[in-house]
Amino acid sequence: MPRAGLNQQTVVREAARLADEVGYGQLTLAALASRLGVALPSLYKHVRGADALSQKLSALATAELATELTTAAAGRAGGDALRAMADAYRDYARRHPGRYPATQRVPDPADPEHVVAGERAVGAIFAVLRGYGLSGDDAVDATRALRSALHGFVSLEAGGGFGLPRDVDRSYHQMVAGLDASFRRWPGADQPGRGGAGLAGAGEWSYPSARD
Amino acid sequence: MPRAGLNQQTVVREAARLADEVGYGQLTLAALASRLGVALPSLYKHVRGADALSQKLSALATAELATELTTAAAGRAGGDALRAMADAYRDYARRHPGRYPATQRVPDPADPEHVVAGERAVGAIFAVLRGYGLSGDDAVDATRALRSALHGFVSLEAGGGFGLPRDVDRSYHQMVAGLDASFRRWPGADQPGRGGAGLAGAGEWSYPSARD
DNA sequence: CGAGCTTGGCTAATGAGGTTAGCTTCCTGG
DNA sequence: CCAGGAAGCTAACCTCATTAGCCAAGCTCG
Repeated sequence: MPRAGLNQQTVVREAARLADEVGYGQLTLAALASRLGVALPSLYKHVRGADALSQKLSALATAELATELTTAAAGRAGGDALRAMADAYRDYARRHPGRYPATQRVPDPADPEHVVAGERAVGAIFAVLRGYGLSGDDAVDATRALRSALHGFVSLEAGGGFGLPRDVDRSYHQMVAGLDASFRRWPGADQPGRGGAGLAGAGEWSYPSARD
Repeated sequence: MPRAGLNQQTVVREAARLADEVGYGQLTLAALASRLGVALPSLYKHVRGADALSQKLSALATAELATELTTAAAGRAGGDALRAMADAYRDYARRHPGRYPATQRVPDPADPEHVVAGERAVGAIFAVLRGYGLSGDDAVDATRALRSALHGFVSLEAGGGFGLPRDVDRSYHQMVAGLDASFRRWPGADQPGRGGAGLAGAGEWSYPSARD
C-alpha cells in the first residue's frame, strides 16, 4: 500500500475545493475521504473530526477573504475603496460558494491563525471606514452595518432569496451607494483625530464567549 | 396503547418549540419524536421526512414573521414604520432563534401557505418603502438592501459575530438610521405615481427555479 | 351493537455518516 | 540496518433517517 501522502493542509485544501463543488452543507468526511482516495478513518490522522475540519476550513476561508478585501482596498480611499471592497466580498462569495459560509464561523481562540484571519478581515473594513473619518465606537457601528449588509446580501443571493427579475448586480450597487452615502453622514464622520489605528477592531469578528 | 393524538400541525408546532430550545441545526426527528412521546418512525404518518418538516417549519416561521412585521408597521409611516419594523424583525429573531433561520428557506411552490407567507413578508417591507415614495424597480432594490441589512445583522449577532463591547442595540439603531437616511435619498424617492401597489413584490421572497 | 375499514401507532431492518480502537506497514533517523 | 513514529487500514459501534410491514384504536355505518 503506497501512502497517499496527505497532511493537514492538503486535507483542508481539498475540503475547500469539495465544499465549493457540492456546497458547505454537503461537505462530509466520507465524501472527502473518497475524493482523497483513502478510507474515512484515515482522515483522523490529520484532523480531529468533522467539527475540527469545519474550523480549519473557516480559518482558511477567512484568511483568503481577508486577503482579497485588503487587496481590493489597497491604494483606494473613500467611496472607491468601499465599492472595490464590496465587489471583492461578493465576488469571493460567488466564486467560493462552499467556503464563504465557513467564514461566518466564530474563530477558534485556540487557533492563532484563525484569530488573526478574523482580525485581518475586520481590520480591512476598519481601514476603509477610516477613509470616511470614522474611528472608535462610530467605526464599530459602521463596521457592523457594513458587514451586515454585505453578508446579508450575498447570503440571500446564494440562497435564491431574490426572485424578481430586477437585476441583482444593480441592486447590489445601489445598496453600496446607500452605504457610501450613509458613511459620509455617519456620526463622527470627517472628524479626524478621535482614535488611533493599530489593532483597530481586534476581536470584533468573533465573540468567543458566545460559544455554546 | 392509547394514541398520542398527533397531527401535522401539532408536530410542526412542537418542532418549532424544540428548534428554539436546541437550535435549528440540532432539530432532529429523533429528538422531536422523543419529545412527543412516540417512536421516530411514527412521525412519518404526519410529515414526509426531515426535509419536509423543515419546509413546514419554514412556512410556519415565515408566516409568523410576516404577521409581526405587518403589525409593527401598521399605523406608522416613513422612518417610524421602518424603525418599528426593524425592531420587530430583530425581536422575532431573538425570541425564536430556532425558527428564524427557517424563514430564510425558499418557499415551496407546492405549498400555497408557504408561498403566501413569503409574499406577506415582502409585502410588509414594500408597504413601508412606499412610505418613502418608492415603487417599482427602486423599491425592489431598496427591499433587497433592507432585507440584507436586517438579515445580516441578526444572523451575525446570533452567530456571535460581534465581539467588541460596543452596545449592539446602539449599532442596530444606527444602522437603521442609516437605512432611513438612504431611503429618503434613494433614486425614485418622493416621486409618486411611478408604480402600482397590489401584489407588489410577489415572488421576491423566493426564487423557486434556483432550487437544486 | 358490532363488522370492518382507516389510521396512527409500533418493531425490525437498511443505510449513510462519524467516531474509536487497535492492527499493520511505510519510511526515515540514528 | 533496524526502531519507532506516522500514516494507512479493518472492524465495530453510535446516531439519525428512512422504508416495510404488522397491529390495534376507534370511527362509521348497516
